Amino acid sequence: MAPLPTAYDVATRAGVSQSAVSRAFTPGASIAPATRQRIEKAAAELGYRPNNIARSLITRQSRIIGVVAGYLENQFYPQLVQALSHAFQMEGYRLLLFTNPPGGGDPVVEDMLNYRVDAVILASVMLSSHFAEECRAAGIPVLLLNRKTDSPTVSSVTGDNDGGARAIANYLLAMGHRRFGYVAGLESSSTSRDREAAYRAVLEPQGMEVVRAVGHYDFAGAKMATRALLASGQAPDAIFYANDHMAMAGLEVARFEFGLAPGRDLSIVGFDNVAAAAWSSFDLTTYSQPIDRMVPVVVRATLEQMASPQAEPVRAVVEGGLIVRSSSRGPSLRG
Amino acid sequence: MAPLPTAYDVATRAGVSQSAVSRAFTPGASIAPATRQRIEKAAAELGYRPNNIARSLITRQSRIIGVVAGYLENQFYPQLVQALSHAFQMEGYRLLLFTNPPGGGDPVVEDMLNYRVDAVILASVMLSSHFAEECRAAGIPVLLLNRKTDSPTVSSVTGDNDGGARAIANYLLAMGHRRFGYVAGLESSSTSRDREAAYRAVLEPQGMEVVRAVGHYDFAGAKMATRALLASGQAPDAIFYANDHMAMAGLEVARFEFGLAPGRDLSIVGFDNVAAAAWSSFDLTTYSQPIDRMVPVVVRATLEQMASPQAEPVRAVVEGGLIVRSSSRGPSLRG
DNA sequence: CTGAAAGCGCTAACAG
DNA sequence: CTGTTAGCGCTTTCAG
Repeated sequence: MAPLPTAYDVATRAGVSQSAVSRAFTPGASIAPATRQRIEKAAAELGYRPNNIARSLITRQSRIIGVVAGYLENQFYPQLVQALSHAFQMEGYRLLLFTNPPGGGDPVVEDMLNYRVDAVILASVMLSSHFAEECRAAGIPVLLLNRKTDSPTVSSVTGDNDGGARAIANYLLAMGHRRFGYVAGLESSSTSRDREAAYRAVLEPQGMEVVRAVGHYDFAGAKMATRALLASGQAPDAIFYANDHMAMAGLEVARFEFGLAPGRDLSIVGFDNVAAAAWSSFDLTTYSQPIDRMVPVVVRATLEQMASPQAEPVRAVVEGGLIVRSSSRGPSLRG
Repeated sequence: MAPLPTAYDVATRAGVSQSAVSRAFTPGASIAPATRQRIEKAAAELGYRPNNIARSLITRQSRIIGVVAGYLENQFYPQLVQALSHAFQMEGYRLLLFTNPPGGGDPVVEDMLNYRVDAVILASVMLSSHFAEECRAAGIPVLLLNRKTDSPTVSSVTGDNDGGARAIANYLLAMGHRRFGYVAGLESSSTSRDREAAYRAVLEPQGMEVVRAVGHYDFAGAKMATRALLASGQAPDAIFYANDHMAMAGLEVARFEFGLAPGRDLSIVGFDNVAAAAWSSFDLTTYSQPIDRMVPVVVRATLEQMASPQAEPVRAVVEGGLIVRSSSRGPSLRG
């Protein structure tokens, strides 16, 4: 295996110094057009490409962002990762992807600190306080996506859990529902807790009770939760799920196992507005988390934190909107 | 910002040489247990972590694998990426993720060569021959997932497109169908072409005609393709889609726009067996591409190619199986 | 088993 | 604008 050509090889061939080669490949550097041409020619002939590893070692910037994502079977996250990937590529950053290991440990996640990633983005995964501390010590900004934390050094970008859940509750009330259900994601999830709290904050003062079950952010789990809710003596006729992924599972259980017609016999509402929510099979009422609006916020916050690590952490909430579809009782069916 | 501690700092504090520190963090290295302990203690106190960038520079191994994936809205790919991520993490590799840019250019993809990735995995994206050549020159193994190529230096792992499409064709024939449709992914996709060819290879010798349309591997595109097929004078009563993602779109069009009952009025068949294919709303007949069996093959092939770059490229075909569900006419409904 | 020395390929002052 | 000079933080001979 012939070793890859280095800047030194290019320099020799072009009859310039090695630093000239470096300059030729550095966007802002001052170099004569003629010199650059000679270098580019030599580089092309040799098949030279700058070694980003060596560059990172000295600039102390990897231009790599570590992303940890879980729940990739929930369409929301792949969409998010894809959008992040594009957006960061535009800014000259690449993503080092870690998926939430089934074992759940973060030893493997810590590994990304060894790569000196410039920032860490955690998409809906637990942040161990230990890991947060390590990142702070290493001066690496941490950004939580779709989850919050108590840690004061960590930024977060979330959808409007509070406003969204309230909008849903008010809408369901207005449609005449009186028996409400909630299917939580995980008890440990701030997102699920926030949505439930806001939902209850609207309903309970009106004297409404909310029955609940836990779906573990999982399709099968949400089906079981739905069965538990619908089989009970006082089954709810309006169920709000902590996300669309679970709501689709619930809709299937209601329709195919209980023979109920969503939108007539009961209302089913999700959260996220994933692509599949708009498919005819579901036509799911939901509150959107607009990825195209969230991603620029994430990118800006990340760049900002990288530029000045001691800046105040960002706590952004991106508003969505209630999207009424036929899985819920519509105005025309009121009463 | 205090700079991160280096191996040298740890050495000073532990009263050893810097190389001793290196050895303490190198699995196989020969070092006295007592020395290692002292070093580990000093490292912990300082919050030291080895710099993988510096290590990579000298070992000439990044232990990073570049992955390019597209079509993340098709559930198959996130599932695949997730499985790859886990499997490679077990082997001590991380994934640098590139998503297929909307613009489609590979300049950004070439960027990953600058990171000296140890291998490149292309999941259902076009391989430009230029890029393949660059990788070969750089000695970086390239592995195509779910796509083939003519390039003799490139390995590939695919599902059993030929066997699967034949199984589907034979099954549909046996169920008494006589008017067949095919919805292609992209004309340029080897996978779509292979599936179509095998499907026709079974049907045409039996005197069957196959009408076709192109769905561009896209949900909306597949809906349009389906409309075109079903609205034509001699509409097919059995349609095979190049993948499940498009088949689900087709099923929705048939059911909600044409009022047809899949499994009775027509048969709809996909390919992949994604999780959603098993959902009650679709209950889609399909031929599986078993991710849990494909991934180990991919990992093994990648490790092999990295170990000996001049080894023969791997061309693996992973068998799946026909999964009959209610979206197609079953034996009991024959005739 | 341990330390000294020599770089990996590149960027970043600093002169010229 | 260009070349020279130092390293970035680590692994790896090579002696001892």
